[in-house]
Amino acid sequence: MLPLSYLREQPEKIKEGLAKRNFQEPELVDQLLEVDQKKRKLQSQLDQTLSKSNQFAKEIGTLYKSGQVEKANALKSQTNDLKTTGKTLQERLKNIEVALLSIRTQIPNVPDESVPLGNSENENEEVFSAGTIPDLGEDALPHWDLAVKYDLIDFDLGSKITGAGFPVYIGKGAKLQRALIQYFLDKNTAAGYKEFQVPYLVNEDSGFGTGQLPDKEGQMYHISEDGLYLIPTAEVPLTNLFRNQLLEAKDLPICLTSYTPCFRREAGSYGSNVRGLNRLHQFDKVEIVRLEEPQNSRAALDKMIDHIKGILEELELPYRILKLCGGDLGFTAALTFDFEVYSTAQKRWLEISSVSTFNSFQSERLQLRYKDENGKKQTIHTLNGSSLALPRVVAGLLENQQTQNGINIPKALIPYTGFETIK
RNA sequence: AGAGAGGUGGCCGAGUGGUCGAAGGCGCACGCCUGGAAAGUGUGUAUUCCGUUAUCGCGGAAUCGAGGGUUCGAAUCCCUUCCUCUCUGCCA
Repeated sequence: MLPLSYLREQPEKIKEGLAKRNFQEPELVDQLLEVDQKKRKLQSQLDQTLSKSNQFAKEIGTLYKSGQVEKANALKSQTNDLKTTGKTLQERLKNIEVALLSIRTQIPNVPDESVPLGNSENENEEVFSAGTIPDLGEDALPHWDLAVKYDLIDFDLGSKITGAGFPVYIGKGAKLQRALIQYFLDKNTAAGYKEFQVPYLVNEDSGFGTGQLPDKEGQMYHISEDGLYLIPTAEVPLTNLFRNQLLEAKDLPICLTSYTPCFRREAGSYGSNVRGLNRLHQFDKVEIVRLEEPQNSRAALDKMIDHIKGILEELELPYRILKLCGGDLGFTAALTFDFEVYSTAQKRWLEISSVSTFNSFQSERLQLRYKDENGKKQTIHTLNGSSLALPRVVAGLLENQQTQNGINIPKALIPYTGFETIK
């Protein structure tokens, strides 16, 4: 959520920014300011009341000690009034705080100035492309056919034991998964990201901290018996490691990486776009997360982009980078770059990474701050990106590298797979 | 899963109803001492919110795992919940 000070000081600028993402309820900003005003008034009333009763309590204490019981009792009855007003004020304050938070959580992040206008993914701006799209001829197979041909992935078995969207990887298919995970982690740690292994289930506070709750409640698997959620991305546990923390400037930047499976209900997805590996309920991903001082976050985003570029070039995949337009930007993000790999056999681009800066939107929810060199408390900027998500990388590799004699593994990956081709 | 013990500031640890946001120690910061350092010594050293202020600051409220209750007053008593440790059980 947006910092209160920002909301108080620059409501018009915020509304202007939100317009870029076609936010339908700019009046929420005014509502929030109104409620905030009320809340502050109420709080000073309550503080005054409590202050008085604290004072009385102290006096009563000293009176008892010096044996002036009657005086003490007289004061006691006086405090009863304060007590009741205090209670009602407290109740009202609590309600208004709930209201305030509820409004605040409904306001999305303000897009970065550089975010282009646009309503949908069609208006995302291509900012970079690299690699050559191979000419595979007419009989090129999509990855779901290749998966069967080479016995790499069995979608039906997954359906049998779990349901659609839970593939079973077999033989070289399984090995390729393991190889990619290890390769990605090695690349990330070599670039200075510290590796973590984190739980795949998180509690409600963590879901709120990174912004999945309440906005995307229906997209996460929920274990109601224990109040836990299956993570939709490692971003959630990784970023929440720092929930409720006050860091020092010298601790920053913090760079993390983690491999986790990701679980998504993908309610409402259907059609040919979800075929094969294109959209799954469970998939593997290696994530990178950074915590940065605000003045460095933009440069950090560029570093992340360069890092991912390097990986894609080693994997010899044709890709492009899109800057998301306002309308396609996620709720919590201020600026997002999507990486897409071209799937030659499917003749379409597949998103394989999404790199975002959230500015202080997440750290505000997380109550994550740091003390700068002058000892002043500042909010931290959080960033994250996939480096990388496996299924569509696999789709891209299988489809683009297919030949008459099998599928070629890119050089960089061979030390990890232990084989050069899939035949 | 059952029985017991416990959760206090960056860390250790005292505090079982009143002036306790919290003794003492360690650590850290600054100063003194020293040729320099160590030792010694002095001072300072939590967070959030509200108000005030150009700033330093000042005033108020809240916070002793979390939430609720009893009381004029709660770190201290009661309830709920989470977590940690020990023993027993189960298990990769």
